[in-house]
Amino acid sequence: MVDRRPLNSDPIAEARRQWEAHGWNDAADGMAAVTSLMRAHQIALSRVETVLKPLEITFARYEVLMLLHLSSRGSLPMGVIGSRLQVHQTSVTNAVDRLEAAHLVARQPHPTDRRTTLVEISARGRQVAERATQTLNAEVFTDPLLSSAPMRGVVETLRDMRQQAGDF
Amino acid sequence: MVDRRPLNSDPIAEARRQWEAHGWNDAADGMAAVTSLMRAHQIALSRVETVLKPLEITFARYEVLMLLHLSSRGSLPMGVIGSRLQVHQTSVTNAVDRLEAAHLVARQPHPTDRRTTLVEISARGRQVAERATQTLNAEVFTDPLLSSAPMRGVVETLRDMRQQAGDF
DNA sequence: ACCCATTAGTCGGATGTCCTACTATTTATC
DNA sequence: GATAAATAGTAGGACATCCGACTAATGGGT
Repeated sequence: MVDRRPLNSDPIAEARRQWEAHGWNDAADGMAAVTSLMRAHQIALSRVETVLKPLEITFARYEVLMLLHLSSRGSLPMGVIGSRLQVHQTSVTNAVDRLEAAHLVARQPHPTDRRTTLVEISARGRQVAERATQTLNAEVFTDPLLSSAPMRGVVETLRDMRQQAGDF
Repeated sequence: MVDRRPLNSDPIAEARRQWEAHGWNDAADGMAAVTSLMRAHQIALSRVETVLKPLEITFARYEVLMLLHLSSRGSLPMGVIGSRLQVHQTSVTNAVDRLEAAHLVARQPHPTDRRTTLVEISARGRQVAERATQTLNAEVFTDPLLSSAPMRGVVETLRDMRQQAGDF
């Protein structure tokens, strides 16, 4: 164990020092940005999943549920769900399979286009969506760890990044 | 399809409007922050994976490989890898299994502690690590989108967030 | 009307992540 | 010294994500 790094140092700051030591100065910021995103994502997801666990849903399913709950009709085609949430069609199929098994949503045929499957939220689905939102709001989203003023800047910068990437 | 949202709008901005419309003002920032992290993570990961694909490694394996490549001895115990990368032990086992199958690393017994498994990078592993870094630096990390000044602010804020979460 | 490209979903497979055991080994305690 | 507690890794299972391939249905161009 010949680790000369100071204890309790930030692994990402350490990686940046390595990058700069190798002369990759142009890439150091980008490397730090990508790595930071990975870790922060993991932390945030973990906190959210912990809170949602008692309700027996995951964040992926919560997103689907809320999209339906807040939609004007309480139902959306599979494809639209994928577009809004920016996930692959097969991920939507997966999430809806599980939500349907839990009786939180139901697949319905589209009235005019038989290719399309409508996903409709159930009464129980709405209950779970509301309870989940209440808990998430209280225990995660209002936490200063994530709602501090600088975090608004993060949201703005990431919005630009997403837009550049063609996210919307 | 009664969707009155303007076309090409940002789904996250839309979600924030929904939150505020429901009076969840305290949670709107946090919700937007978490959701932004999810999407940005997905975008960044996708770009990285696309670049690494020809080298037949993933970002998870690249991180392990670089950690070893930049270590003083070219080898580290499994547990140390997990601590540095902030991932679960079983994720390290998984990544090392695949790296070993590709002959980029090799498991070695620890000289004094027989519980410990040392992971040692091979010559081929170093080649792949260097080539991957070169490509990532050129095609992803130097992207103005990720190496911009605002993105540096993101890295700083996320560092605080990670620290609050006990990441280091 | 008919054929073919496009669109909507699903299926199977690959990856990565986590969690809960479980084994093997080391270390601390009595 | 023997036993209990802690540590290092692995195995199996659950989830989510993506990709490529496949089925079914729609619709445009001739």
